[in-house]
Amino acid sequence: MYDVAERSGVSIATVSRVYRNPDSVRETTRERVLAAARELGYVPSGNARGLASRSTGVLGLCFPDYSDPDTEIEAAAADADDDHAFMLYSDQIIRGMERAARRHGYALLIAASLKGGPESQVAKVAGRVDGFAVLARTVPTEDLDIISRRLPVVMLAGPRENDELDHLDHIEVANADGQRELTRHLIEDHGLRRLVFIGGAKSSPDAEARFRGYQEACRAGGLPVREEPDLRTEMMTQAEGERATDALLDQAAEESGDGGPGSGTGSGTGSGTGSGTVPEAMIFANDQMAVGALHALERRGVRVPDDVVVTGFDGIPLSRLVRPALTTVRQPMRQLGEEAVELLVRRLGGERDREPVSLMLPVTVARRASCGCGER
Amino acid sequence: MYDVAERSGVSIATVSRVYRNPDSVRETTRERVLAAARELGYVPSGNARGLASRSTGVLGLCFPDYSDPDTEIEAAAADADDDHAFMLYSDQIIRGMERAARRHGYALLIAASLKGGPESQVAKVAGRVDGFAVLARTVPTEDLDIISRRLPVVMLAGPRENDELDHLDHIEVANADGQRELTRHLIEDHGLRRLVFIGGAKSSPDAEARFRGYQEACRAGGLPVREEPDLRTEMMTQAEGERATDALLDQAAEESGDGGPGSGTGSGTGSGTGSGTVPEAMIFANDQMAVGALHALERRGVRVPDDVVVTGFDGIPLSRLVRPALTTVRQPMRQLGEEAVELLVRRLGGERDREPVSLMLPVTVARRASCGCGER
DNA sequence: ATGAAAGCGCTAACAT
DNA sequence: ATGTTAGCGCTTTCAT
Repeated sequence: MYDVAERSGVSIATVSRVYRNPDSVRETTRERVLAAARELGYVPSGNARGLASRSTGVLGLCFPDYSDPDTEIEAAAADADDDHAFMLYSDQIIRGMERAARRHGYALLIAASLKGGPESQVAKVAGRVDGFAVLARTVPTEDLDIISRRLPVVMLAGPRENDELDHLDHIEVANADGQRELTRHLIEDHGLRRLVFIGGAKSSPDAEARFRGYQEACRAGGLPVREEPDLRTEMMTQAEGERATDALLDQAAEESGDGGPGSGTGSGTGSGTGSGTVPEAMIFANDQMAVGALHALERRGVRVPDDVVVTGFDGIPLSRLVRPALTTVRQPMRQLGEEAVELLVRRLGGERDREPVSLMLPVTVARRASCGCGER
Repeated sequence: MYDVAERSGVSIATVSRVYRNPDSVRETTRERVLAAARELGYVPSGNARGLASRSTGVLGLCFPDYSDPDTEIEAAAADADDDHAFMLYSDQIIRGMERAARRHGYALLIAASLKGGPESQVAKVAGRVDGFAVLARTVPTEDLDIISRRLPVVMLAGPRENDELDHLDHIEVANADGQRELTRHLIEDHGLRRLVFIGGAKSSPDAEARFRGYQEACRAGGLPVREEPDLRTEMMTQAEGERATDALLDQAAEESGDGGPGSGTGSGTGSGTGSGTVPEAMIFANDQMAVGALHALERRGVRVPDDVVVTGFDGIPLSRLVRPALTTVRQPMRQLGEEAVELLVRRLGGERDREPVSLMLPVTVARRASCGCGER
């Protein structure tokens, strides 16, 4: 910058003005400066700028180092063909954020957070942006707590967390509503009564919220309400979904003493909901598991949806591509990203210490073939 | 940082060391510093760091402000459901870059470049990263020229450009190879002889390379070789693909005096390739146009692939979802992103002034229903 | 193992 | 409309 100033016979302040506020510099001067800059190959340093102006013009996103091993494997195998089928949440959120950020003149810095520690990616991101969004449980609570004292942070998907963080803005998705509606559909519209719910770890707030929605629908539909999911998996992966399905069906076969899975509909063999009976519907807390279940069922020769209905949750691209296409609940990930940016921008626009905002985005049920509904 | 230093009774240099090189500080001191940092809510400033150390730990990507109006409209309409179907190139590249960047300890800054001018997004990105990738023809050549004097830039997809930029690293995709192989498949494996090629603007190097591949295949297959595409469109959009299809068929109908499109296969009505004859295959320079063609053909009651074969190029997600699924050439976008990062990292790792590298990534033909091949 | 001091390249008052 | 002058918060020699 000094060189540019010298070469064009002005002061560095003027050079600065040319870039920040061109109109405040006389036309001829501006031309001269720009010319000099060109000749010297001058590129303004964002760092110096940020340092001096205390703002970066960049928003950030931290997301988990997604690694469902199953997905990774399949993704690798199908890489050539189905690349896009494995588009992840984070991709959609990124897209939403980038678009919204651009509208507001921001760029987007993205990083999957690895370890914790002083030199975590989060810290890195936090130090380079004006504000950022975090996918729930991506970042150690304590780090977030510290960081959020310095700049706006919005928490995405996943409920308001560990008390400590209740001063953060926060956007979640209507997990319970979605699962309730989906379950209602199965009970009322399809007349199913023997349902099982396969959940995730107790520590997954999303999975728990979904289970709650399921319970509510059962209650409303006059079905017995279980205290706990019929089965839980740890990681909610495809492999676990497959194992869960096998476990459930094996158990049913043993207890009913009858080898195969039910062949007709609603023959009402047993006591009602619960183990020991072949279920009419297997409700999974996410799509990954449901896809795994589809594999297991196909392997066992159980037809979906004729013999058993299967549903997922999330609306990942893959859910549309599997056969039968998976009935599921779609999360508006892109919108999530956009809303996140809006929230951040608002905070940055002065409303720094307004009450924490909490949004809940509506979801929609996608009725597809795996519950017996049409193609769409 | 000064506060942290004071509070923990050390100098700022030591605080700095704690974050950059923890092992060079005595355990007890380190603990003390970290504790103070925690209490004060200290977050290191990436800007100051970058300024002092002359490196950011961030790589960048500039991509076009994609806006095929058609796609946008459809995307908006289908937003709720098919979000992911409209995943774009840039999304895949982003994903590839992010993953690779992470492996190397970098974060990724992304921005769609809008206008030019001193305050373009490019300049902004350039000022905040150690190196970056640009999607071809996203950024004014001159800007790139200047910027690339300061930091490594790699150009993605699209051939080595306007002379000026031949000092840039550069990764392209085997457009000609892909189109040649696809065309060969139609000629040799399907025995088609009356082909038409619908290209893009002369100024699109990709479209031109594809046409070249097409010509080569025609020559190899003993078909007449045209000097120019049978038709060109400006933007290669769906709407244009639709119009092109209508134009082509109307013209054929007129000249042959026979209303409908050919009903059988290879009845060899006319002179060979060329206007005035209903083509056996319509080869589009990209998927967008081919999808538009599918619409037009359906509207006109022309069956694909029975009456006419249609092919695209790119392998966008949508190409799989349309019916019939589109035979096309898949570009390895994700790999493109990964390679870009590798190139940048290599440059940053000392090899600053090695010869410009030029990679060409192989593509693969996806034989799907629209050419009469199986589901896949 | 720690401290002192000199910038890194820019912006933002404040002058002129 | 342009110039002067302090920093912005850190890294980095070089000492100790």
